[in-house]
Amino acid sequence: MSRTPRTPCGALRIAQAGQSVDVYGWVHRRRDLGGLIFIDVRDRSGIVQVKFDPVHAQAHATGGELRLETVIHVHGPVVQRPAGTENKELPTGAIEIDAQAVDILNRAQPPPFAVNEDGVVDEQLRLRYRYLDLRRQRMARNLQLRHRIAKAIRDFLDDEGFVEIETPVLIRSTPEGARDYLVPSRLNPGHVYALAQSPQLYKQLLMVAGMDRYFQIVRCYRDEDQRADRQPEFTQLDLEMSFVAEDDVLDVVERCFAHVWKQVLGVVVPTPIRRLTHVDALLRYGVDKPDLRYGLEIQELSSIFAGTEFKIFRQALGAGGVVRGLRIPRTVGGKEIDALTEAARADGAKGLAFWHREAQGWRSPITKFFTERELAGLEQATHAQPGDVVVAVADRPEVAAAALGSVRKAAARSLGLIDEGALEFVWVTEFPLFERSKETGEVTAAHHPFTSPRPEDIALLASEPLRVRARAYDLVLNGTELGSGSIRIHDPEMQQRVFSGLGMTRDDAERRFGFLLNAFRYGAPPHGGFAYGLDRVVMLAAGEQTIREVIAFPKNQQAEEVMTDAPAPADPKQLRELGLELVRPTLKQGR
RNA sequence: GGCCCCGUGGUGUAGCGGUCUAACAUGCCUCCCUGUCACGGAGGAGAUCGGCGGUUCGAAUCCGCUCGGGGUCGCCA
Repeated sequence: MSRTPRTPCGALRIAQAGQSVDVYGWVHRRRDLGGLIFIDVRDRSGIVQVKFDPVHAQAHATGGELRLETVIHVHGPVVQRPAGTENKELPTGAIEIDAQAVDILNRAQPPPFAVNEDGVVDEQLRLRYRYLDLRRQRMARNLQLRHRIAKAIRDFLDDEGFVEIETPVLIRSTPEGARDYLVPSRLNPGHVYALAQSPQLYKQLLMVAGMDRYFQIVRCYRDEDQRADRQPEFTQLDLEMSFVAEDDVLDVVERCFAHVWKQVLGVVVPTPIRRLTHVDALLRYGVDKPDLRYGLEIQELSSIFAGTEFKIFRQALGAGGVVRGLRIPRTVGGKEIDALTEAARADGAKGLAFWHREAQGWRSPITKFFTERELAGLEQATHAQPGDVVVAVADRPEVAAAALGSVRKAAARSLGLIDEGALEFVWVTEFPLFERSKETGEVTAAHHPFTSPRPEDIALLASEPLRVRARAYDLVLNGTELGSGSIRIHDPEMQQRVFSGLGMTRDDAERRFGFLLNAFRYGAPPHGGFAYGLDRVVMLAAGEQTIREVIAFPKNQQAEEVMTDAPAPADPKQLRELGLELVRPTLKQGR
């Protein structure tokens, strides 16, 4: 048979009519009419119809043997389809290949699930036969989308003068942050590497090295429990820049996003992306990653109820708490109020006050406890119209914020206020530098310990560390945190002060981060950067619900790769070589 | 570790105390069919309902435990 170059199936158009071509691919579908046989041949570029006419007896006989997913090579001319038989659903629908010869390159067993459609299939089964799953149109599209996004990022950053530099995956373990994956060192018995959770320190050292503008599309490893948007190994777009302040980093990142969305999806992301301080985000939306596809802003009502007789509000305010509420521009029934109350309770609120705004005034079980003045104030603050409902929480500021944040989200969902097609990016800036750990009560870094405090708050470092704001920022899309970054510390003394704010002694700091402090002593430029989860971004761009749908070979919730059955029991010989011994060699039961 | 959801021929579903010796679609096998495109038509094979135990005269259907999968909270500096 001929050896002309391979033609991608999906590329054939009417313009190629008359040319002889060779296509290679999988049998996607067969329609055997008895005489004529039609076979759709698929490769990753698309589908083309091949006609087997009894005139070409040899080819026709082979065509009759073909089964789904058989790998074939077809040779023949591209011909225009007879008038009226074109398929307008297919890009290649105006033509077909008139098979003069066909090779069966490999026969296929019937697949365990339909490869030629995108219907729902048990995910375990899909993962076990991932190579078949990836043949399906949706997955092939997702992987190619991912490639195009990564390429758009690289093109953009290259144009902006960034250099992609690889950093080590096997690194020193640091106890902060997520649990590390450990890798024992054969040459250093008893010593371990950790798989990098992020290239953070290396990229800062690249700035000290004068690389100026660095980026990397990099695999990161975190040994934590899995979620729809969390895998043990995931990919970050990581970047760092020297001689910059917040605006410079935000500008590059948002233009990069705009470029990617334009290039890949043809969608315009308006820039500059709006910004919100962390304090405002909590006050107005109750969360640090607000979904701005809908309104329902939270309002501060404390001053209105400053002198209230209503015991619940009075007690909350007396204890230093706040009263905040939000107006729901709809009549909400008792059942829905119950659901909202449940949402508020889940975040620690004791309850949810509510008032129905009617033509004649307010109606609520608690109206009688309020003065005319208070109710007038409520009306003025919320601009409630007849038919609206106003809900409120009285509690400590953080509880009120969280509870109303959840109420806001639940109300938007149940009332259908979310515009699913909208893309609402927002920067959340001025995060706190430190936070108090919920379980241990210790002061920990809110972002990471290399984040610079805001200059005007430096004086508070020793006295009121929790009030210090950081030069840190998050990028949020539709209520999902895409990534975060900060302007870093580049001064060894400042770095020491932040370490000591975290309870580290000078010796601790020198022992664990001496290399960084040392580097800063040799002329470190001011620098800052950003990183975001590429898997999540691709997931959102693809309209998928989990990042597993945009990863070729993902792991399941137990962090297993079910196709190759990893992880596998440790080989005693390997353990011996590493100087390791299992304390409790309990092995999971085989499947 | 907690909570929630799911588990019926290869695949996707229906059935939710007796008429289920389990239905439908698709896939698979055989035959017919020369313009189909989720081709069409005729016929056939294929599941004891994840597993174990219990309730009941009777269980795919109810209950308990268990295994497997997923979601989520904790966790993810």
